[in-house]
Amino acid sequence: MDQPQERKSLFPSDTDVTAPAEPAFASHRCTRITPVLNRVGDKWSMQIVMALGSGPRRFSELKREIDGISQRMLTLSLRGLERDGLISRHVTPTIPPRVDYQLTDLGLSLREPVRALGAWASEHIGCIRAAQESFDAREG
Amino acid sequence: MDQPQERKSLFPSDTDVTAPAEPAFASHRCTRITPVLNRVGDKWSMQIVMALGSGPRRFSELKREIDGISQRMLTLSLRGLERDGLISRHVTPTIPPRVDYQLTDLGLSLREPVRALGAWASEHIGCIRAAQESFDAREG
DNA sequence: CAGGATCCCGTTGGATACTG
DNA sequence: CAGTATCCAACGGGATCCTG
Repeated sequence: MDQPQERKSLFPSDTDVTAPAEPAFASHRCTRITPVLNRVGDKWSMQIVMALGSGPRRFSELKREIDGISQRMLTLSLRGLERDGLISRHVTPTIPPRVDYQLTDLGLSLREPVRALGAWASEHIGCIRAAQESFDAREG
Repeated sequence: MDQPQERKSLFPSDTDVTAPAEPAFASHRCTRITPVLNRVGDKWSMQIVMALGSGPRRFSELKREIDGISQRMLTLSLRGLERDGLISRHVTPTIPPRVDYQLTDLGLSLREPVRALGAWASEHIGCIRAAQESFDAREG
């Protein structure tokens, strides 16, 4: 696959990185990465990414594995992930057709931070639940 | 207040990733942490968390700082974050009233994985954009 | 100032039926 | 099998007005 222009730098120091020690999350910068957070926070996308983490899957395999996802949302999520370059789609034009999905290098690299987030969630889910119950009790 | 122990490591390889090729994101496990991912992927919550990362803020300060958020969504997001135990709310019953929000220890601990995710997004945003344009070109 | 209460519209997403 | 198309209900979220 051709790259008309290579990525300029891993850390975009070109424009507005004027801040000394980084907010890195200031509003104006955030607009750039908010779509990414949206995809991560998407109800299904990260489950798909993590499912594909252990190898390619067919459409129906994913549908069975993820449990609760509708074929519509699976299709839409896969399209979105493909559009973002996180997964690739391989069609085998047999009858019946066979389509396999797998993570791209980009998708693979996303697993690490997402896993970190998942680990955080697992570690603190008890704390969160407790806070929620306490809050709900206070408010009635 | 809640976590006397320091964070063990940025990449928690210890906890529950014990399974050999285990997803750690399997559906049954995912139902527990999906709400957390939802909060992270929320349009505003992480911007609020990151804004509060550099110190407490008043309601109107947050509103001005985040830019684009409506007072309704700011209120709702703050309530959600408070309910999850990520931020605390301090009312000074003066006239006019003053309300300050700040991260709890739990909220502070969330910044790390979110920052990692933000870093990933910053690093790969160019690649993603390229993939999107390529995809859109292919599909028409 | 901080936020509650409404209204209202665009999007999300499930269920179902159909197709190559 | 791997989708596409359609309908429709639920939710998200902005704009506006009101209050302690």
